[in-house]
Amino acid sequence: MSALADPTRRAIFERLVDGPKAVGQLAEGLPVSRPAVSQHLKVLREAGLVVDRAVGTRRVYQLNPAGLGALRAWLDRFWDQALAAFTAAAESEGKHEHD
Amino acid sequence: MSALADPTRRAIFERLVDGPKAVGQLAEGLPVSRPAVSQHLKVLREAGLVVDRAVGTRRVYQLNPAGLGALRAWLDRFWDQALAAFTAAAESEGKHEHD
DNA sequence: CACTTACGTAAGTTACGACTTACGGATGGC
DNA sequence: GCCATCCGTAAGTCGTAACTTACGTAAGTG
Repeated sequence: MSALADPTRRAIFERLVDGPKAVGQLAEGLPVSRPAVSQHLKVLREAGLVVDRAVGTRRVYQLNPAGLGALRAWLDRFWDQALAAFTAAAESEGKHEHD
Repeated sequence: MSALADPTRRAIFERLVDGPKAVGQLAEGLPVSRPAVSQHLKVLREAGLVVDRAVGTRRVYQLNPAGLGALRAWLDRFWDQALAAFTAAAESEGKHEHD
């Protein structure tokens, strides 16, 4: 969750939606240096949001659906309970009006 | 998205899942001061994740399903494309093996 | 109408994270 | 084997956000 907090990291993440890319490719369209991108990718990798593999001298990164799935599951857990709690609160409000 | 980056803010968020709570109630179980909680709630409110209303002298906060829904929609947009890109990459890998 | 309760905001400090430059290691080409 | 390419990591700087204490304000209580 906190892995997607930084705007630059989100930009990298969004760029990877189009498909796997090398570090240099990712850094090319961003306003930060290549080492900075490397550091961001490390965070994303440790968060399970991307996976990497070596291809010759370069390192290709791509999104990890499992990581996204975990995030979705986490969010859904809130979603259900939040809606229930919200509805309950709304009904409680209605009762007060009815008094 | 960045609103849920801070651990303390996530703790507040999770506590609100059980239902609406006042600022003092929220601060009670947290290792930070009450003003700190107020500041966090301001961030969450501006992010559209919670709504607040005055009840007597206290201010009750609760989750905003609309905000959660927006987050879910944002995430789902990635989910679909990420899965497609991942599948495509996997197939491309399979072809190489087949060579 | 004093007093208490509950909260938001201002000001200031501090810790953390994002970034840069510099360097070293691994792979490919000729 | 030698040079070029591509990348990760280390060290250091700097901005920002998270936290504290102090204060002011609005609403209940007797």
